[in-house]
Amino acid sequence: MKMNEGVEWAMHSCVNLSWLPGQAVTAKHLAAFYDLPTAYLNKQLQALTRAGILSSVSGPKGGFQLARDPRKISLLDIVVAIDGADDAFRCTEILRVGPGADPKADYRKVCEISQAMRAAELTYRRELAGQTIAAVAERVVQNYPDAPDNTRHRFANLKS
Amino acid sequence: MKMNEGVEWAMHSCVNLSWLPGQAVTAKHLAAFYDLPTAYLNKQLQALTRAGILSSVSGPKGGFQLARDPRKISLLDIVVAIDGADDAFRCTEILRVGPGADPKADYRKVCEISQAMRAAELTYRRELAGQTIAAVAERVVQNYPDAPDNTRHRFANLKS
DNA sequence: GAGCACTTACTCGGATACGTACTGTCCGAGTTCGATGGG
DNA sequence: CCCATCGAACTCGGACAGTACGTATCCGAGTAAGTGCTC
Repeated sequence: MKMNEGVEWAMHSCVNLSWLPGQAVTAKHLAAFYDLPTAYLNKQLQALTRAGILSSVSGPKGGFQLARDPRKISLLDIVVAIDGADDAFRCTEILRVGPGADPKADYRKVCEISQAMRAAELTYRRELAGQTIAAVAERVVQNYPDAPDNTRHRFANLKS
Repeated sequence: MKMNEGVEWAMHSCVNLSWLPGQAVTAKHLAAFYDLPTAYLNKQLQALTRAGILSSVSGPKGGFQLARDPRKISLLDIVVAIDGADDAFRCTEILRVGPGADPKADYRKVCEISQAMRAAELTYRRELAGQTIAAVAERVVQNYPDAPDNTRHRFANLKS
């Protein structure tokens, strides 16, 4: 069980974008910031755009920017946008074949194992839903007050 | 992000084994119980054996049985045994390339994003670690008091 | 000199290959039981 | 009749293919700016 690597890239990119409000940043620049493959990062940014987290503009002077207030963007939103909304544990309802099977029962709700796994994933998602891009960025600022300025400076110095 | 399907099979098999204490059950029988591919289930049972959750005996009259008290087997134990112990979210420390990078820093502990994701996975694992095979089996009995007897009966009737 | 049309360059977007890991299967090592031959 | 030896059948164990998904890349659609021409 491993999560898409693009999730990490997307989260860092969103934090960076939260420090450059109102301006469109190209995928090329976002990729150069962490030395990532441009085309592949672009693919992740597209997913974020489809999910309504980013807004995109084509053409020269185009790029990506946050589509809404970073306080309204949770880490779960990003995970769902890139990694999908499905649970990691998939109940295939094998109990249907077991003894005393009830064809019309929903074993995803009856099966105790399924319930336990879903409950665990629920706490996981609840935790991620409680963390926002703004909150993460705020904690970064507390530890490294110069981070936003450094970021803006670096983006300004990325040529072409 | 999806989990190995074998996790579900392994959990159900462990619950069934908890109702047949002291006797070795073959992979063939455990597979027939839910109409699963025998060889593939066997592979999962091997993993559980390597993890010390099951004990195995070869030859005729051989098979698998729980290696310890089901109250000491958590759902997390099974997930780790089959799906691996690695976290789903992998911090690749891309901040090393960013501005003000400190080559000797451990960004898995410094990076706020990495910390948030690890915290979420920790709650997930804590939840799974709190659930045992015995507890799950107990809840099944509360809802279906005949389940253990039905299971034993069905295993007894599986010929060859 | 001002306005308009065209060209150009740049960016996002989706369609297309590649690699890894989950899924599924097979055959060999080891063990127990039963049969058989001898004492 | 009892025991030892041999053979056979059954099970786990690890090694071997098939397939789906994550990873990586490329080229086309669309857009805005810049340029040159016309009025």
